[in-house]
Amino acid sequence: MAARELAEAEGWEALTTRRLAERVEYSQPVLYSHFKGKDAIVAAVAQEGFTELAKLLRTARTATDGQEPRRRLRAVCQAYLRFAVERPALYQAMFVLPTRLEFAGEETPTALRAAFDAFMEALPEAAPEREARAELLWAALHGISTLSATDRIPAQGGATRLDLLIEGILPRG
Amino acid sequence: MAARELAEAEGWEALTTRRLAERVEYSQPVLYSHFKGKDAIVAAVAQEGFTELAKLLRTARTATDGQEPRRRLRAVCQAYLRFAVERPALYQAMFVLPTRLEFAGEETPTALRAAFDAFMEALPEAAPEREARAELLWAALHGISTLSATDRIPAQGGATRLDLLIEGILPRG
DNA sequence: CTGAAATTCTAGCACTGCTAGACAGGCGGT
DNA sequence: ACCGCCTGTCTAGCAGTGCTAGAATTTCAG
Repeated sequence: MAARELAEAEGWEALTTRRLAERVEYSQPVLYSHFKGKDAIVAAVAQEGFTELAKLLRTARTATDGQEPRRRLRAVCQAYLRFAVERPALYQAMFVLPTRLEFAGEETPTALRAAFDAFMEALPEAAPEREARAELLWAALHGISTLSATDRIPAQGGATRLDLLIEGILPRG
Repeated sequence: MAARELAEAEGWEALTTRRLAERVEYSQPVLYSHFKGKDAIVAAVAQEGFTELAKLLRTARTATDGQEPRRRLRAVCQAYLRFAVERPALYQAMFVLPTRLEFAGEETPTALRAAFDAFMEALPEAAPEREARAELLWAALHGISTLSATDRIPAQGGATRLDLLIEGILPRG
């Protein structure tokens, strides 16, 4: 998808239908025969992002299979944060731009479920409230990602925050 | 500020310079003699939002002064989440729209510092890594707010997530 | 070779943020 | 009273946006 490259290179605000059309060497209206509108284009990019993120999280988890819970959780969290930092445009399309993606409904894309499941599987199987914990973990990582991407939280201290998050999200004991 | 009312009533995408000019019964260019551009307008609204949020957090804290740490923390968190839900446009201006607000620099507005301090004061004074904890708490609440505002996380289960967050963010013991 | 179907294009609409230059009004100084 | 000036406001317009109608072109079956 050319839209993704363009957005990753210059940001979403630089992705206009005209520039994208020029990039793919067609004229503007052909975009609208393939996609319903600009929203559909970013939604398609977001979808790609979810499969990619799901894959990253999954490998982070399987690579630490059998290790102690702290390490496994840390590996998954770091994979998530790295993804957000290295592919900011993709991340935005997935999580901050207004799109109509069913997140918790019937039509939730499988890639999306897979990504969430990877989160849950990073938590000990016996953890109480495992699903809610995974949601909270996701929310915290998302908050860290967006706030630091916009310099609303100091970059310095990221390691400490991650430590605290891992300690806090694991069931006590 | 009329911009705020308009945005709160119809969302930021409905706030155009023309509509705003019509609202204040002036013509478009006078906006540009008061503000440098549209960004400056949303920044001004965001600034208002920070003083309001700081006030809310502060009263939530003082209202629970002397109570047990869990209750104090919960009161502040709930105040934050309520603010995000009840004033979504204001919240967006403060935290998701791209603005040039110094967050952790010299020119950080006092309202902003006040809001953050309110967070920190909601944590026990003796808590280790108090500042990092406050940052993490903020990030988690922000993640919860944005993800549930865009239906990316189920509204159901919010109470459970808040419980887990409070348990997790307080130092163990 | 012809007519229809599909595909791509040109041209344009209504809108956006923003700005240049014209126009008015009130000010003090002569 | 008159002049020049400054301040504030306006009209008109620019370049750009997402999106679409209808013309033009190509493709291909009969």
